[in-house]
Amino acid sequence: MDVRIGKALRWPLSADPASLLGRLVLGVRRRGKYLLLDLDRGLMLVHLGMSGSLSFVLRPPQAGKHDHFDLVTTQGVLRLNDPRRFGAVVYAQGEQDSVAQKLLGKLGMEPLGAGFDLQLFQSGLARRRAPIKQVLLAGDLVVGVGNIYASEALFLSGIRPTTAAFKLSRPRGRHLHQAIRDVLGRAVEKGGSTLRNFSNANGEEGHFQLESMVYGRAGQPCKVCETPIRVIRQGQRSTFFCAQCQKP
DNA sequence: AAAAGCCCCTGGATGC
DNA sequence: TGCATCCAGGGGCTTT
Repeated sequence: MDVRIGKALRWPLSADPASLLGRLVLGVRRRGKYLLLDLDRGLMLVHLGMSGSLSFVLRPPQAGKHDHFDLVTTQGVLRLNDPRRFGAVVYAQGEQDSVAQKLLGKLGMEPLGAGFDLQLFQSGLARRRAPIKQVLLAGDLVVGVGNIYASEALFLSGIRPTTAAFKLSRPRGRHLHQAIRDVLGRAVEKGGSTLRNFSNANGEEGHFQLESMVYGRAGQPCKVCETPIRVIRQGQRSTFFCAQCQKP
């Protein structure tokens, strides 16, 4: 592979691109919202931030304004486009490398798959005094629950986003655990949520937002009880909820 | 140790 | 049409 870099992303690559020339990509994994490319020596961590997208360009046109990174492989050129530049491409010698640890070291459980242990989730909640919405977003208990799906999972489990995590009863914690799996599983099926112009590598939009119960629906009637959906700010992010269906 | 705020950056929507 | 303001799928860092 060969690496070509345009305007800086969130962090420096932390390696000389020339030193990566000829390196082999042996496999691809995911951890939280990080994409991990395993190389024959070291690995690359890729994050799309809020506005990033990756796509293969077969005969690469001239890099556009927001094309920041090309990974040139024998299978084609993988190009990262990211208008907002919150994304990242970082090289690390290995997973124990400090640069990798800094980004991956405190990540919580993967919500899909067998590793999402209910007991660990419950005990994690019991240790946090912060509002449950922010505990979900923080990513050190469970990963992958972003701003849209945090609101949605809390609606599905009938929990008010402002409720302190440790105050949730065991049954409510269990419902939330299940709701996270349900919401994320469903979102993956639907190809994610397209707000503004998100699309996948094939240019296809997601459709989850069409069935969103609360996210982006401020002032509109709750789909269950018709109470107007409310929006509040938590940690500089919008939170949507139904005050009737979601109890403190 | 945990929680709360701040900030990175660009572009689109809205309001005057 | 122009300009100011606000808001946005994330998350690391610094300060309380």
